[in-house]
Amino acid sequence: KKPKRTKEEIEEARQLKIKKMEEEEQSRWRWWEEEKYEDGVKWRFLEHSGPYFPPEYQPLPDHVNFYYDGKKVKLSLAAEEVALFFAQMLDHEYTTKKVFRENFFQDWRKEMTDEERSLIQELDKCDFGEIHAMHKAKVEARKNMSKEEKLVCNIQFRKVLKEANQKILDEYGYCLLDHHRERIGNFKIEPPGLFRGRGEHPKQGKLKKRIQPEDVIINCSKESRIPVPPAGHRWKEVRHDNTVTWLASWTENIQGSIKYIMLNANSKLKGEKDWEKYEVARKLKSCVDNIRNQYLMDLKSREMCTRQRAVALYFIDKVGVTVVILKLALRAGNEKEEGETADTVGCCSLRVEHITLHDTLDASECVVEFDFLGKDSIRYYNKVPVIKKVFKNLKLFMEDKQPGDELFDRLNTSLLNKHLSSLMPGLTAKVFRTYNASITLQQQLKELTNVIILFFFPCRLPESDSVAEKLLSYNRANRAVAILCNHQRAPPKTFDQSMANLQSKIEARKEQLVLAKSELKQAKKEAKAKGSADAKLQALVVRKKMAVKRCEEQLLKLEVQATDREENKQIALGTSKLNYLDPRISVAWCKKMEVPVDKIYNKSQRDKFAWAIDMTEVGFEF
DNA sequence: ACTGAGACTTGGAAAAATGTTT
DNA sequence: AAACATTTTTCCAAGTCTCAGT
Repeated sequence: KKPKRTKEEIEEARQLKIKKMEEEEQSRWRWWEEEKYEDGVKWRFLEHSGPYFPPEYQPLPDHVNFYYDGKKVKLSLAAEEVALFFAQMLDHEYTTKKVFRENFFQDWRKEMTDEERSLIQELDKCDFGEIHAMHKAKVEARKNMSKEEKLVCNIQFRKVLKEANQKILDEYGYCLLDHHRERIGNFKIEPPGLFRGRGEHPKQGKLKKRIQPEDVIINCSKESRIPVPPAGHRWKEVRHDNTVTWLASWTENIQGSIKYIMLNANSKLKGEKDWEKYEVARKLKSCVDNIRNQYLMDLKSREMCTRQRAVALYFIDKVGVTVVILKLALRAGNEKEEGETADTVGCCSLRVEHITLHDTLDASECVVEFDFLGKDSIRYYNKVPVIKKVFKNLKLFMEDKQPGDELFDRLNTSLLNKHLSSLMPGLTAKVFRTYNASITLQQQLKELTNVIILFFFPCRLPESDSVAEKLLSYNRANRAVAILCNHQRAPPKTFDQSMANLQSKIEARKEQLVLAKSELKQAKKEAKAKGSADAKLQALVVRKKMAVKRCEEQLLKLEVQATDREENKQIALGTSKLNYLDPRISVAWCKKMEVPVDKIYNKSQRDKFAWAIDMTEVGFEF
């Protein structure tokens, strides 16, 4: 009786979902069909509720204590809050790092009362054990919520929690922009905590302070309902600037940089800009040959800075396409303030120590070996053969320099970009990344899907049963781009396990296939023996045939999945998919290959790329 | 020409949600 | 429904690039 009802419920829920999606599609703002606003104007009307502030600090219960040098110490509220930040992270490697500990301790002491400060002199004598244990218990309790009590009250509790979150989302998660309700990307003010930079960040462990309404600037229409600050507070400022896209901003205390509250990726403001970005990249396609010829000429320039610019461009653009894709696609590499951030570089900020020149290496001539930390302290390691002129120039640039000296001492991103924008309006260094990523996807899709059709299924039309292979090709093309852009990830912790699981699934499927095949044989034999008149047995044969076919399909699907996962071990596809690949290439491919778009893009990705999904024809060429 | 503030895109990790198996 | 695996969303740091002021 019970499962029947749930089945119906599931069906009902599905119907509701479909209906909701249709409604959503109906109400979607098709901004791409509208006329663009005059230059610089981002909106005409903007109304929102202001940011959502994190909850106030809740003091520790009496039985949870902090100890200094073995003695129980009751901390002031401010000091206790910061102590909790540290205690919460105790399981993390950060808290063992010297820089982290020193920064934390220094900032913590600033929050202490004079009395506390004179008592608490050494971090090593601090015992956060009880606070840490409490925090862990809390996390555990949240995780086990469904485990411990099977009772309704728990489910209700969760429902209440969910509803509360929904209410916050409804209230603060949306804004009204030119008569359309748009989702806000990050409507919550970042809660206080300890700063965790990436890589060897000199400021790791410092206290990220709590943001007050008095720190926040609100941006909205003059004639809109002005957001009300939390009781007893006021905004730093309310302004009405329709040349910017942010709704609220504040200055963060670690780097002194400004943080913004902006719209979701599926909004008009973000979408239009994204579209524009790909249009600029397509424009580059039409003049990239000229630009390449130009910088190849510039390699021989009498001016040193022109030569450096040419070599840098060569690094940013490409190194050449051989059997394997060999492109560089370095980032621009702005200069950074020393000691303020982790030591990372991009093209223009490369130092002599980051490259090694090899006259010959592995049967190739003029090989440049790159080894440096790029954005987010991700290592970039690559050995690339370059043309002779580039190689000679590099030797020249490195003459009489120390490892720590700049490779391009006459060049910076501003000079480079100024030159680029003179070659084509809107052209900057990063456009090359977008262009090379998108054009590579298009080429790879062409090549890889041809391989499938021509070699593996020469007599099979692209049917639904080969969707899995098509998707593998797509992912491989996507992967080629991710490798090009050096989008790496740490292998998932469960990688080996999940790979083994998949393998055993494959084994099981193989056995099942053998069984199904022998059953089919048996059925055929019996049918033959009884003669073709026996309809029942004929039907059985057909059924068994189907079973074998289904089994084969499923096996293939699993094997494809295994290949895909293995190849993806250390590669992150998300960033390129979301930021570098013109979605119209993917949509056109889906149409051509008869693959549903939702196999490529999930819900939020489809929302983000709604403009592309709507406007792209099969024949789209990047 | 140089500098710093400002605005906006890009990035991987971690948390949360969802799906699948036991 | 627990346990586990996988996908999606959230988080917020770290880049790029423009522009105003000197």
